[in-house]
Amino acid sequence: MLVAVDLVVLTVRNDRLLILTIDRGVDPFRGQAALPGGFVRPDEDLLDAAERELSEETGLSELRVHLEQLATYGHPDRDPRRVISIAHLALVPDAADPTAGGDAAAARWTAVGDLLDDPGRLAFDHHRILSDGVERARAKLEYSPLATAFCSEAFTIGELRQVYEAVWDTEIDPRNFHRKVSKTPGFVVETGATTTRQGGRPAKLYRRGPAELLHPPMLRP
Amino acid sequence: MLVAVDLVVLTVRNDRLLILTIDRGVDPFRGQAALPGGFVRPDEDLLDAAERELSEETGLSELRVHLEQLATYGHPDRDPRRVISIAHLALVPDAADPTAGGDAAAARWTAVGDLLDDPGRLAFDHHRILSDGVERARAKLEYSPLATAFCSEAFTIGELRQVYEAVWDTEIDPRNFHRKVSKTPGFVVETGATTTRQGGRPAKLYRRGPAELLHPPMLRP
DNA sequence: CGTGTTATCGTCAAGACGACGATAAGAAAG
DNA sequence: CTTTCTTATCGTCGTCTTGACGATAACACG
Repeated sequence: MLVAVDLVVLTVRNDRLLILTIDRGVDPFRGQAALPGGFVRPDEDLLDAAERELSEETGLSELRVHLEQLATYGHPDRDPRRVISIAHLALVPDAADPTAGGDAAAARWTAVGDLLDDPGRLAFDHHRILSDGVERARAKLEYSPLATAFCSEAFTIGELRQVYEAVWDTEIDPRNFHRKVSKTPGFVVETGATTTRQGGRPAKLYRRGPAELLHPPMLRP
Repeated sequence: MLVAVDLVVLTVRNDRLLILTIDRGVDPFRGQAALPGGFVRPDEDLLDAAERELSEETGLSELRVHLEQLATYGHPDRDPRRVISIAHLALVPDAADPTAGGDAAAARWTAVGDLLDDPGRLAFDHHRILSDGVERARAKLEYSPLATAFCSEAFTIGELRQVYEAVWDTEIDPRNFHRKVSKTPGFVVETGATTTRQGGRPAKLYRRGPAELLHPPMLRP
């Protein structure tokens, strides 16, 4: 049985949640859009394989990418070659555009909303994997500080709020959000600096705090 | 690369969280305790394979078992034969004792606490898998009605509370728990019957309600 | 210097929570 | 039959959190 890893790579740009897709350069599904991924090497750990494929097929190899295992898909009919795939979820800050490589003919950011609305656009069972990955990301923003993975090293609370709004596709009251984030222990810590890059009154800059879990969690409306 | 499924099968009996372990009947680790599991057949879905192994190795094949995928373990050194394992989590009501079969020389319930305290007792990386499975179960009791999977079809709120206490290893105030459960929409519905099997005043019997997620969630102390 | 924009701090009422008192309804003991 | 014991169920109270929203602060721009 063949073993592969696939990647759901998400970022937030201009208040929209984007996912990285490639155009397949090989059969099956040659030419069709798909998630980046590839086979696991015999002496490779799964997470290492995911990291390698991310770097090979998309050129993204930042230090600041959050990578975790998502789920494994093994239905006998999901791939004519009988491949089981361990899908991974990657969250990256809004950074440079990807560059195709490996078995990928092209690599680009696509709006998640558009892909979710069109189940036939992605090859294999990748629509299902995408949908599971987005749901995982939405859920994790509730009880973990992972939203910071979409931000640059230092960020304002307003920028963090825009991440939540993009991923959850909702509007959040800026005042209540500010209160909640600053009162949740360990979520963010002040850097001391301020910025005006959002316009308006200068905002304090924060970086991610030490907390791994948020108590109490952020609540999706 | 070989592909297997392993199972973390949990139940609650006498206010303790128990896990199903087998004694391995074949090499490697012959004679040592391990999680039940086995290889996935070429034309089999992963969840089907987990269900089959549960039935083959332990004789548990109830309709009322909750089964979900947990995570996949693929470190190159985890098994000398280079096996990756898709671990599954099964929650079953306190029912008949298991009967060994397949590659298992014996099957029995073991206290989870004892196994967690002794990392060397289980074969392979099964201690890690067990620990991940227990943590998943603990987390899911917070935001899902899955605690009902440990109860019989009809249960009292007191019995449900004992499940929470066993899985979380805490004490919960019966009055606040009663208020919380009965006020969370869709968690439980009355059957109309009552029972005195817990002693004391007769308690109303409930069955699981339609909710898939609990809003607001139960909170671990 | 006004105006627009975002940040940050308060206020207030509604709801949820933890601690715990009180009553109810059965079984078992005397 | 009465007392006692046990568990179930309902209520109260003070505290904390939340959502809705007012008010002020501090910058850029024309």
